[in-house]
Amino acid sequence: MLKGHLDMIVLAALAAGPAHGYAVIEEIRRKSRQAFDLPEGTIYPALHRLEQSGLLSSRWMTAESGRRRRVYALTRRGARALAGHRAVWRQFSDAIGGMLAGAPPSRKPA
Amino acid sequence: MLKGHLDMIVLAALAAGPAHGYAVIEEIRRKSRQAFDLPEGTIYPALHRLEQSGLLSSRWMTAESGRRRRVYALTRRGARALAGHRAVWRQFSDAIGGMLAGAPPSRKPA
DNA sequence: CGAAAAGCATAGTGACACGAGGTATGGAAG
DNA sequence: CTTCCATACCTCGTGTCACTATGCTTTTCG
Repeated sequence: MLKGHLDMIVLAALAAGPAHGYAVIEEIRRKSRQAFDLPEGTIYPALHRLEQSGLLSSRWMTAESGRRRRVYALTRRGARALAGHRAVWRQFSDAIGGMLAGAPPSRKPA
Repeated sequence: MLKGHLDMIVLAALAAGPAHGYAVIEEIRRKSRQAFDLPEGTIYPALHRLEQSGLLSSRWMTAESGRRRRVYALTRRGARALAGHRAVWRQFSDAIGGMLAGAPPSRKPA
């Protein structure tokens, strides 16, 4: 479960350049070093939603193979949204860090 | 939204020692440096659930003021669970790090 | 005294990721 | 040529889970 961070992840996957849905899944798998292996049922609705919100744009393209694909790209607003997510993530991650800092597993203070 | 990390946060708040519900809320606020200000409706059910799962134990106590409080403490299993959450968090956080690493905001490579 | 804070509790809601299921095509294997 | 797999897209339903709203009691302070 990606709990609320899915949009950021998808946007981040497209930060390197446009890609179609299936490729986004692979890009996420790659960038996360296999940690995130998201099913289509997660990605496609996310892409639709992000396009709906104006953070992504899409166009149908035909690969050399003759196969039709829907290629998504970050819009300017999408890039800005990603930057925002980045900032929020940092705060969130720092806060968790603070929570976990207190008393690590079981280290006996001298 | 703490989606999925709530249990870890509550367990972490109790890692420093036993506390009652209200104090857990304050401890979380403190450790997270105000980032997490969780409502009672989030904490109490979480405490009940964690006790149900055997990760916390509780006993009613009476403060000097005469006020009755329910004081929670980590069980051994709770401590182990926290360690597990810690490990999962590190993986998760590293994976997100990998996602965000690719192309930071808009830094022109020389 | 009256109000606010401390303290506990739960029922209901809403967001959201995910599973399951459905369609179609190109290439490889038989 | 047919079968099967990988590629590629889409959507409905469900379960999880944090949070809102609400309610109650007791202590403290103005």
